[in-house]
Amino acid sequence: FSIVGACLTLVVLYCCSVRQPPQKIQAGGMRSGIAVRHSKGNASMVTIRDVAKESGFSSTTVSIVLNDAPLARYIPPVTKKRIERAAEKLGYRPNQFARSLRSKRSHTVGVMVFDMTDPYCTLVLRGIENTLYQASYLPILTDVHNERSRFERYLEMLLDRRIEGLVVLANWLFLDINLLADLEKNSIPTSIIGCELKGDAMSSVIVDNEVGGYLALEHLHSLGHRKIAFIRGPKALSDSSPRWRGIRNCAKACGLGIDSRLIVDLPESRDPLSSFDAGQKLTEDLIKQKRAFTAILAFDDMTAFGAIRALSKCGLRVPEHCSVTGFDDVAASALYTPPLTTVRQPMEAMGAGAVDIVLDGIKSVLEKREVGAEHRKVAPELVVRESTRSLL
Amino acid sequence: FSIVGACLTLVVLYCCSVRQPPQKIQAGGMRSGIAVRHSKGNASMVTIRDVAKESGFSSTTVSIVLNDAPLARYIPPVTKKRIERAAEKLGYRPNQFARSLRSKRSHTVGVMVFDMTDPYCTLVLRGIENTLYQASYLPILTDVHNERSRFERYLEMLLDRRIEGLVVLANWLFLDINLLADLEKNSIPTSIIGCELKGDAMSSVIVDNEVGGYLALEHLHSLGHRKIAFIRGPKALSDSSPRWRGIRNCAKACGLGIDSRLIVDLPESRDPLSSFDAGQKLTEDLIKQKRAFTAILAFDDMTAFGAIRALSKCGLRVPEHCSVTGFDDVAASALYTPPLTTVRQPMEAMGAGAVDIVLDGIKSVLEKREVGAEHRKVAPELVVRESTRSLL
DNA sequence: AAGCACTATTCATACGTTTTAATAGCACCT
DNA sequence: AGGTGCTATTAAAACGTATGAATAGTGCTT
Repeated sequence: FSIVGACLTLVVLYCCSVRQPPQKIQAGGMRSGIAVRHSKGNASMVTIRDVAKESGFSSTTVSIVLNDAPLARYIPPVTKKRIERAAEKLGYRPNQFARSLRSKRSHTVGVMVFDMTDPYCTLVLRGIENTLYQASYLPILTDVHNERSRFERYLEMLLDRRIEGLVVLANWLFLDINLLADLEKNSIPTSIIGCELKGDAMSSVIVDNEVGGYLALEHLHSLGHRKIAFIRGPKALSDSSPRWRGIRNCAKACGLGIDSRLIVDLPESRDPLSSFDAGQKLTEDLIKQKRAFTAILAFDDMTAFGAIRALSKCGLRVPEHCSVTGFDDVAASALYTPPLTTVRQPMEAMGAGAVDIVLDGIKSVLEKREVGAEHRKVAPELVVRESTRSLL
Repeated sequence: FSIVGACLTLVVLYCCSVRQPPQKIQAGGMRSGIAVRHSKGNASMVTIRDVAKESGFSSTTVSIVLNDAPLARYIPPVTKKRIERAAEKLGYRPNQFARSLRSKRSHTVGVMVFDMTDPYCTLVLRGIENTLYQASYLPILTDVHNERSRFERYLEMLLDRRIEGLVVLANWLFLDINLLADLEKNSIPTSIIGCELKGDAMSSVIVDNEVGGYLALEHLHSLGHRKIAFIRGPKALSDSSPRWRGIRNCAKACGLGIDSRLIVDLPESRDPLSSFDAGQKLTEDLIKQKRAFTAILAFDDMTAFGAIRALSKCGLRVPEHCSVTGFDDVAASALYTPPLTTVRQPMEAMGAGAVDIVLDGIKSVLEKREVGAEHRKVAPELVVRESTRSLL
């Protein structure tokens, strides 16, 4: 805990980091413990020329060696060793500004989410972050708050920063996003999560909502439920209609009739958490309406939580008196009481997939290959917990 | 929906953005709609020299005008107008790499979180993002996963990017973070959220855990609870002990005896979600133990959810048979059934505050003033919902 | 008539890299 | 003896900006 102790820790830390960077070493040696301490005060001002001087070679050679550029083939191991040693001794760290200016690469990817407070985001972001990390890219995070002006300004800022790729998390999206496509298709690989997209303007990663809807209803039906209430998503959300289509398909396949008086719709709201309130309100309405039902198929998990709350307030227990299913498998779903039966979107994988696509795109651009958009539709998974119960 | 339509949208978009950037214009005109369309294919390659040529002035003058540098005082409005018009016409956007290389500023702040999946993060991040946005800074987000190697490597990457400030979100922290202090105090303003810190190495923003603990117990006591079970936080977490201290203080003040057999501790785990499982397990143990209690004061909301789950499984209703309080006021708490009574941390404000401190620090550094660390301890707020009930 | 202060503008350089093209030595072939 | 191909190294030119020092011109003072 002493200061001396802390310094020691520090030295050890950097020594370790020399030998285990997950990916390839970016260029140049790491700062040695000593260099770090010396560099206090005036930020590391040691340039490639200092390394050149120290090692006795030209800065060109240093650059070639430290970057392991093609020409490095011709450079004898002795020279390499000397240069590397010099770099390490001085604690040389290449200046990323200069590097980027020259190479026109930022090693940065923009991440644009439309509303961070949507619990859906968390795991997707984790997937994005993790995949970028593996590839030694850094994410710039922007939260658009579902506001057009923010969207526009952030987009400009990201472009100014010369992001090499863009990942858009657009699950709860109330903006016309098409302009993104026209704007940057040719230059910046973009993939968008949670919003169905055709054409080769940009790539997309979405869950198969139709299958998801099908799974949910199939589950309820298999438990013996026949009078089922449906809370559909807002029209403006691209998820809503395919999910409903899946439900209708399943109903048809099962020979199940859908009572139109048991169908209600979430209002169009920019706030993802609003679906909780709306779910509660709509469920109360359904109950008041006195039209019997034994299960509720909710648009998403938030809605389901709202429904459960409403039922509970009316003295109805879940799942004893009424089953409820959600959609997404947000973190809270597993923690809820009762734990929620839901249709899981593989969120972390989706985030990772979107980044994979973007990274591929970057590589393509670099090699001047033509880059076509990719559209992934990933399979959802039914997660049966305790908010649903068999009537049989 | 046609292509022409889309292009029009685009033009309109940029025209709008010309006149309403939230802050000051960064330098140079915005791209005009036309320029955008022309720049397709070869990324905007219009330099300051092009603007110079177009306007008939030297690039120096252009730079001075567009940056509104001190020397701009001497430049007549006519000249300014001409230059601005030229910049706009060409759709000039200054190259940030070159700018940063020259000015040594990145206009970027590092954000380091120790575990994104902690629901605590969401709102704090929102606060951080929003405040940075107001100041035209962009955040680089890194998630350390509570792993030392990641922490080290990300720190290196951030330093390489010459972040101007660093915000650390360390609420669920199992790493020795002291090295941060030694390392970068002199160069990069840093503030850390959720981890108490003395000294002027770096700034900190934390909730007043002691007050929070006091509030929670006071609430239960005021409802008439006397036999209260306590689930304390893990020792390794800096929140745990002050929170407990507040509880003991309150007990003393109320003349309430604490039954040591009703005190249990969360295990030391790197995973913030583990407190749910542990909360559940410990509560089951308490129940089996057959020692009567009418309320549980849980370390945090996750723990409280676990406790509620356990009670519910044993057929005990909350709050009818047992009251439960949490801590944090995570988003899910309001959505839970029953909605959770808890002690709220003003998370968004804390994120904003941390950024304020860092931005101040940056300004200080720029003006070569000495920058001292600031330690903010913000007041928590009791949020009474329906997981607690009066015994009276 | 020189000196000064202010206005208006520009030249030239530095920021720290990466990369192209060039130099030069050597060996091998014909 | 000249040509070719390989190895080892480097000089010099970008990349696009910001800025300190310099250049002139103007009007005002002394």
